[in-house]
Amino acid sequence: MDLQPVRTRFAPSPTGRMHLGSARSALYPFLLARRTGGTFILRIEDTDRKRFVPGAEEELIEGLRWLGIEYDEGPDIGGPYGPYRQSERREIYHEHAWKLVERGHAFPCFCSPERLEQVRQQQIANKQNPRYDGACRDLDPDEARRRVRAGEKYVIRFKMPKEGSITVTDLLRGPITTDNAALDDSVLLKSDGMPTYHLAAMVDDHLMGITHVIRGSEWLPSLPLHAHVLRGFGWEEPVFVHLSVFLKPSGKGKMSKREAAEALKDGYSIFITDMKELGYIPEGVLNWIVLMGWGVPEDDIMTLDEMIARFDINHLTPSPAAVNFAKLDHFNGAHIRRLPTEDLAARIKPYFLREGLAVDDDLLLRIVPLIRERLVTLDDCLPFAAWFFRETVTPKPEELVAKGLTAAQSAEVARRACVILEALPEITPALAEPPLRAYVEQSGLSAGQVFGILRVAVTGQTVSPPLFESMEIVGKEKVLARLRAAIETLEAMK
RNA sequence: GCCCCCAUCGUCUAGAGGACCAGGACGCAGCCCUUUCAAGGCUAAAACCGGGGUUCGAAUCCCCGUGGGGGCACCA
Repeated sequence: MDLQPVRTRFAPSPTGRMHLGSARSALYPFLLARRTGGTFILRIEDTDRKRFVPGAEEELIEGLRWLGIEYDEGPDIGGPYGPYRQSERREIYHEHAWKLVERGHAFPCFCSPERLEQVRQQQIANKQNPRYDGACRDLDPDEARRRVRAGEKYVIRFKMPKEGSITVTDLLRGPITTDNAALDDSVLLKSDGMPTYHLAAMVDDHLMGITHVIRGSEWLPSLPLHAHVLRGFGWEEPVFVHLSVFLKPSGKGKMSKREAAEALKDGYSIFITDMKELGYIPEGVLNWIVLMGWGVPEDDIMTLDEMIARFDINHLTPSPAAVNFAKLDHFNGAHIRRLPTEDLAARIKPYFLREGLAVDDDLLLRIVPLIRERLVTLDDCLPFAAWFFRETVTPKPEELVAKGLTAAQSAEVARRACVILEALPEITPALAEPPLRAYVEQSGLSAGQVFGILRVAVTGQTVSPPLFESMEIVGKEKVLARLRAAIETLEAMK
């Protein structure tokens, strides 16, 4: 792979929440930039005031920060090519739109939206493709300029050649040739003075020195237009890479708002800030996303640094990918298991605090190794370990009764266990397991029956971290107290 | 309707004409381990969309068909 330093960008519009697609559109250019020792920038494409969503930019930035996708230049940190918010670059687009007019590649258009809509309806009725009818295309330049100066409302449209064709290359798909006749005189500068994407993105990518444009495949149909704009300015084309869309889990149809709501019902989300809330860690989310559209031969559990080392822009897949949440769980669990004890402890601590539990850090550090491989998401720490932080547990009486035994028999088991444990100087797996196993042996009961009673008595639940290690952490005194409480409960059941 | 893109196990993918009776991962099934739940180990089932070419040889190149996706705004 060519390792010349590149300049890439993530250019979202602040019109909604940051989702899977946004994250991947940021991740790939980021990886390419880091891989080549280049630069990655964040640019906000907020040229549509009607669709602007307050807080969207903040969520984007928060999402990127959480994921660990750091940009070198951006609206909040500045940089040598600013401003990085398109709404702050109006004059630049205005100037460039007119430059294109001067060069004969664009023209001012005074058609009203009403007339345009009427034309469109007419064309649809006649089964023609809806497109601009060229009314202002050949207006006398001086006349047009005079009307503009007189304050008449206008837009600037690209003057698409009527004949010929244009060939543009997408890195993943190869050269794509399109007849100019199939292209429209698209609007570049809107009547409110703001540019459309077609102008703004091309101007900014050029002015900001972007070498590789990595974006969603929804832009593929307008790639020929973009090439025309670029050539109209006489600019060199960047490398274009169009990413495939995400399909819904069934693979039938693309991910939609409705599908996002569907996912939420199953405890999943396509929104980045939700994932954090649901207990996913950035390492897991990143690993999941990076592999939708890219593949590695083996060892697909990777950290961000490992991704950077292995990333190859030439090997992305151009075909659409169905979202698979089971795989997200797998990657998340795998990365949780890789986390050092202190790190994992720090990440799960907030979940206990949120439950109103007083967390002792030393205790937490001893618990982590017991639950680490049981966590799929961080919040799984609660069902497995919240009871460690409670003074007492309240087992359900019926759960204290072992399968195949009566309450009285279960009480007897608890009593015998109590006697055995009481005789020990302290409870450790090494000290407690042999005598309890010996008891299992001579009692004729199964290990599951005996340990099951102890588990419920000590932890208050049927599913828990390993019993002996748990009892060691709880301590002899509390274990015995809980066993006695269980015996009482059992006896009261008679 | 018109234009464009895509096509390997259920899913994500490896594959750059011979190294492929197609490899990995998730999921699924079985077994092992086991005090619960996990994790881990082992095993299994599972794919080159169809048809034509090109070539000594095609998952890989070309054409057609089919299927899927995207786009046709003074939205991005």
